[in-house]
Amino acid sequence: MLRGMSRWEPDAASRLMKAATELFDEQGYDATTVAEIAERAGLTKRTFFRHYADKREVLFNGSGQLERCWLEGIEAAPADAEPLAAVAAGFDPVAEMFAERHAFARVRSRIVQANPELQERELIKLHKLAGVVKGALLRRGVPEHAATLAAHVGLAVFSVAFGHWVEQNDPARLRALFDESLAQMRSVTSA
Amino acid sequence: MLRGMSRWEPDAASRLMKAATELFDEQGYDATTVAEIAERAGLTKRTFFRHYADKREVLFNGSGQLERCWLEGIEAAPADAEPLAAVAAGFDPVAEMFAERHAFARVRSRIVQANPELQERELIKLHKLAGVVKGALLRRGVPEHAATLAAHVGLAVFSVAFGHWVEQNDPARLRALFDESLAQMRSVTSA
DNA sequence: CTGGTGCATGACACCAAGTGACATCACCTC
DNA sequence: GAGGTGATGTCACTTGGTGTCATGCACCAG
Repeated sequence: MLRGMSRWEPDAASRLMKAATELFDEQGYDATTVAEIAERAGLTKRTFFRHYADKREVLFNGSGQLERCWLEGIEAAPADAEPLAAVAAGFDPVAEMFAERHAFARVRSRIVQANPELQERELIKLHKLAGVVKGALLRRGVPEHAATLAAHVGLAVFSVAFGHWVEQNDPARLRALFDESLAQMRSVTSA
Repeated sequence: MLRGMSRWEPDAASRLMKAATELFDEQGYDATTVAEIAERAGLTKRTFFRHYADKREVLFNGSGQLERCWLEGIEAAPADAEPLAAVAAGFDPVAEMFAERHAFARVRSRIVQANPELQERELIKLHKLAGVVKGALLRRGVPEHAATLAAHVGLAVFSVAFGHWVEQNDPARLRALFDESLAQMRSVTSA
């Protein structure tokens, strides 16, 4: 079933994402139609919407994997770790996951920053991510308010570091940037 | 020019907002078309889009006024106030502004919570609001990172209190809820 | 009073996002 | 080889959103 499907080229979703990213980068998000994306991927508009709920979603497929990575790291943290330390434990697998995607992350970030609709989607994905992180803290026994706060602070740390990472040209530095951003956050909150 | 325009009923924008809110409340956001809204307001679809950039924006007109209120309060704070205290100084005029809009805020909140598109718009408006608050702190001489953090923390305090306010039935309690939420935030961050 | 200008709206055509319904055709199973 | 499954194509349709031109009242100049 996964092998030997000769009727269609494999990995339709990946081809659509690749085609979409290229076109958004070449001519902008607004100027690119779904029909164009599908055509470049050798598919039809209708098939695009079978793989992605809407035109924006093609750029936000990785968010599920980011969630899983982060959760995995939090759950691997020692049971007696402070809430923010547990959140930060998720930075290890997350940095590893992004290590080989620096080039793509740069292009993607440029596309998103250039379009308000995409920024809206980015914000709601991050909001959902904060909710998931909060849930992991609640399961560790962290009280409600502390979990909410730690999750949002952790997300701010992540966002700042990630933003710096895509602006620089050192793919391997993400882990270090997480630590720097976290240290800044600690120094500011302790003041 | 503002008076005596007898050709059209006045306050087209207000009528459109009222019609939209009613229809969204009666039959849901998705099930309501822009043509319906315009018809109930005695206007046409084209005129709706002359007053609001898109269908969602009709529910987010007040955000500019919220910004101005909050800024006004921050700028009225004593020059030596701590960053978070300056942010909290904005809660006074904000609570006053919302005092007579509790009923509308409840309906509006229910509509937004029921629709992901509207939540996206809400999040980006809050994000923009955080940027404005941060700017006010920078003008007070607060350093970059502290301003970013204080703005986001202040926004979290606002969101939590506002969320409780629309769930309860005591329009006058908003100011007290701001204080309670702020106190909780302080106790959590100092732990 | 007359004619011109400005401005909000109406009317109409159009594009693109997104959806529902049905057809197609390779592959798998029995 | 008969039938089921699943991903895709085809087509018609609704709706958000925009460009363009026409309309008609208010206001102003003379």
